[in-house]
Amino acid sequence: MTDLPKTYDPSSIEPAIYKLWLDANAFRANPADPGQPYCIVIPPPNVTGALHLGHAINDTLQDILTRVARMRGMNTLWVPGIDHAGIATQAVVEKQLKEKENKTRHDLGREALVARIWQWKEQYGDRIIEQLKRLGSSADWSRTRFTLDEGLARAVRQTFFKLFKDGLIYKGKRLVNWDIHLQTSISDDEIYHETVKTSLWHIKYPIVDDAPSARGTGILPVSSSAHGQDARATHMVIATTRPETMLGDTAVAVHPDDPRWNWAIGKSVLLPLLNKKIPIVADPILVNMEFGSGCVKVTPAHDPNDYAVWQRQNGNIDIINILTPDGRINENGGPYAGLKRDAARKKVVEDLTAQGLLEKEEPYETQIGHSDRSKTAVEPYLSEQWFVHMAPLAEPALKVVRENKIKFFPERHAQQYLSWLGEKRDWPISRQLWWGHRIPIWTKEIDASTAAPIDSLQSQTIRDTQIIMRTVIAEDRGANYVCIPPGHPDIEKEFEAQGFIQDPDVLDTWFSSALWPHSTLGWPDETPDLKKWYPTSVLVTGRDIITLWVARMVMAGLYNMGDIPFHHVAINPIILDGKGERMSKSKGNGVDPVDIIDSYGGDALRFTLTQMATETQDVRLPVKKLADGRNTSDKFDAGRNFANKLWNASRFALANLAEIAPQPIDEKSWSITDRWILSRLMRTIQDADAALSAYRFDLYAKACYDFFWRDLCDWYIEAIKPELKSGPRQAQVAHILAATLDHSLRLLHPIIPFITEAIWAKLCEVRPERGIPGRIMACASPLLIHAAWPHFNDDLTSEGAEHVFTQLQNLIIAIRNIRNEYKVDQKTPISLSISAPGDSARQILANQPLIENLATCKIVEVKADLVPIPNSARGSASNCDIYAHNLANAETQDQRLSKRREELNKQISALRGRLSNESYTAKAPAHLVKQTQDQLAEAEAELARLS
RNA sequence: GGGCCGUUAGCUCAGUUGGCCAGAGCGCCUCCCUUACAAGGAGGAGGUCAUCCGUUCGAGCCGGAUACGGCCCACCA
Repeated sequence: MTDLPKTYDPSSIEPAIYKLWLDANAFRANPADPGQPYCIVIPPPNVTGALHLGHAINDTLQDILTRVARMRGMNTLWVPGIDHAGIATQAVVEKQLKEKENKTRHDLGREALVARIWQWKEQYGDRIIEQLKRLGSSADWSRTRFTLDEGLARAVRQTFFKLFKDGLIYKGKRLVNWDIHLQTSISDDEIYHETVKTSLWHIKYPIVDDAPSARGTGILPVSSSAHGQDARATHMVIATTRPETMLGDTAVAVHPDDPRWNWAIGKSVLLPLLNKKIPIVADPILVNMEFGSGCVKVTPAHDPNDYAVWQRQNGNIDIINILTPDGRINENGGPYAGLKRDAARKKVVEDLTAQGLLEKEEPYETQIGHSDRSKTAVEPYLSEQWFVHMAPLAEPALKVVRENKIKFFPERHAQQYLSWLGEKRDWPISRQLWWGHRIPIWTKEIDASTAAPIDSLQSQTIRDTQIIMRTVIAEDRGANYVCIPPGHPDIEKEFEAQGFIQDPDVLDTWFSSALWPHSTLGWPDETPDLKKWYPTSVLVTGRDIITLWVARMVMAGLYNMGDIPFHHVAINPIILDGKGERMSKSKGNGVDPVDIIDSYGGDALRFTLTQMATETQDVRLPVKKLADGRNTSDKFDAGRNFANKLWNASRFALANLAEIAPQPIDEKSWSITDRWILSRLMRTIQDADAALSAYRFDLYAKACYDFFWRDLCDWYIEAIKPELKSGPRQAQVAHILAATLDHSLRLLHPIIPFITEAIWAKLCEVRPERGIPGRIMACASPLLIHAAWPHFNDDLTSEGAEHVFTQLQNLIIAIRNIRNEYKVDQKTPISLSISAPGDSARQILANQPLIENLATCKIVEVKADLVPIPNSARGSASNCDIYAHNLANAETQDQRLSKRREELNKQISALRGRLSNESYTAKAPAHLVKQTQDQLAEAEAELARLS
């Protein structure tokens, strides 16, 4: 086959093959087509970033499942898409704006900023799709979705409306995680903790009598000792890592059982700097008596724990916000108003020092929450946010997993899902951003002072459209909230005319991601897609978003569709670098899949990643830096080498098949080798099916690899080479070679689609008819992507052939071993006498040409009771002894023999020990005891022959 | 602090319900550019399965404890 190059060059083939599939509309799904539905929706990559290896493994595995399902004749759909990634994307564009034009979003305004982000999205969204294509992804691009597209917008509004109607959405004042830089709240899940070196400041708060206030009055007279009830302190020492927050202190808490302080409960302290009296309260939950002074400042508006104290105190202490949204001290901070938080801290410490109220400052290390997006420290911040009430949604979502309606692979991951959902913590869904789905609520304030407290939910109908109004009047505020379903701008305008204002916030990105499986299929419309493919078959994802995403999809699917979004959740491992660290841009250890595709090919990348897809939680990929600064890894050699092997073996097969005219199949003429390779093929199909149904991609790849390289290339092709050249069996072995290559390509196609498709085309050209009637299916498709998945056919398995061929392999290896150890030239045959009992001798004689060919030897005689040949090299394989003539070399021989004797002696004593153990012979299964006895006999016999 | 995972050859990982001498790829050693493939072929060396205790006739696998590493969640002013 001279028209195929000797080394496989992926870059010259992959783009053409991909075009072939696109031109054939091979990825395009049609709900009207026959076949059981099979559907996967892609975990949409964030539009902010280029794909990395984590995406590459995830998408490769989805493509494998998609291609297998398609070959199995299922009506298969893989839905691609991209996530708008609210905070992340807006942050990137804002950063650019700042760097390039020195402008903030406020300079630009809402509409202009959103327009900019859309521009940015067009550019980078396409790049991600291109990357997916280079991976070979067989997704239906005509169905590509974006979490901010029109359909999603409708789905989001419909869902929100339903939740609002059901009373599951409420507005609440809550302490949220505030990102000062981006000026938005972020969820707990968007925070990472970083250890920061700071100080612990010990501040004196003078204790004052509980005299009615107006002015901070007299300090209690005291003795100097701080111990005991009789020796009462004049001040409390409060330790804090955030001195500036004392401006918002509204109490000091002590433990009610603490004898040092419980006498002070009900009294007050004078808050330094602001000279304000604040109460001393008891709180056994917040205060740990063992820690520090036993006194804790309480800043409800700026600390989650203190906020909890405020709630427990039931309005008996104040809650004072001292920050502006951009992180400055507000008017409540008195003289500090206007200072940024860092400056305020500095000034507060200075002033305390000046007043002698700073007892000490000591170095301290603490974990501080940082925003994942802006990388700045988050601020607990009191603000009004929309929440989703989780309990009613979580309960059914817990149930479907507990009852195995949704199964996780590996199973253990269900635990994380269950424990997270079990907490049922309400979900804050509003984000103070402009990029995202705007909250579909219109608000009109009500003067709370004139009305009685109320919280009512009413339905109204305007021109056949239901809208929901919620009226809330509380002590400090009152408002009418109206939620309008999608598609009624006229109604929106009417409310706006009445003074209703649409909420400026947008929804958490995960709100739209949660709807992904049904919204991409067309919901809220009852589309044919939705009918055909919902619930989807399997979700393939990483374990890091089991809570963020998987759990929310299950809740949303059950809520909107009344059915689970997918049957299986397959968790793929996370790829770490060689040191076990997560890949990231800042660490510089990330590997770009496109770099790998450029230098190794898409198939090589996919094959290596598939091999790595084991059940462990992480896999390591040793990373190497190239001269040009890019990262790569030797691991991908494995994939490239395999592709090259497939290429060359196929070249060989194709060249021969082109020369050999087909003749009718004659099963009677099949040799043990033929039967063996067909049996091995069947086992491989079986193994691949089992691995795939357990989502064990590594085992699937290994089964195919071992069959193709080890069995087919190393043994079968080598074995049939002489017969392929000439002779009566030429056409028969050609048939089997064609059939095994055909099935190898089918089995491997989902993993390495490009090269297999390319070879398939050649094979169809050279050998259009290559099945074995009634046994192995014939070619039915000019494109491999549409070819049928191999069937397991038990008629072709043969334990006998496998057993005999294994014996022959062992014999051949033993002979090769002798050749190597005695350093016989590769081309020089050695002549042998073999001592073998009846059955084995018959097999050896029947396969004499095979053995002589593969071991480069000449078998002179084979018999049962051969007298050891003097002046010969000895070897053994199971029950056969091999004598290689004229190779005597006393030294080598002695070494080999004594080594073998040693092995046998060790084995014999172990086996004897086992058999002399009465409880073994009594309790172990009979066949094992028998096996042990046989082994002992065999070892003893061989030892005897060696003496 | 709570939970999950890992520890098997120099490296990266398999090892299915406990049962022949614990496997693969890469790397290493010897030989071979043999007419599909040197990105290859033939052969080989290399492991007290983290440690300890237990269950069992029998443990890499089951139970308990310890050590080290990773991740998730909650976080002490």
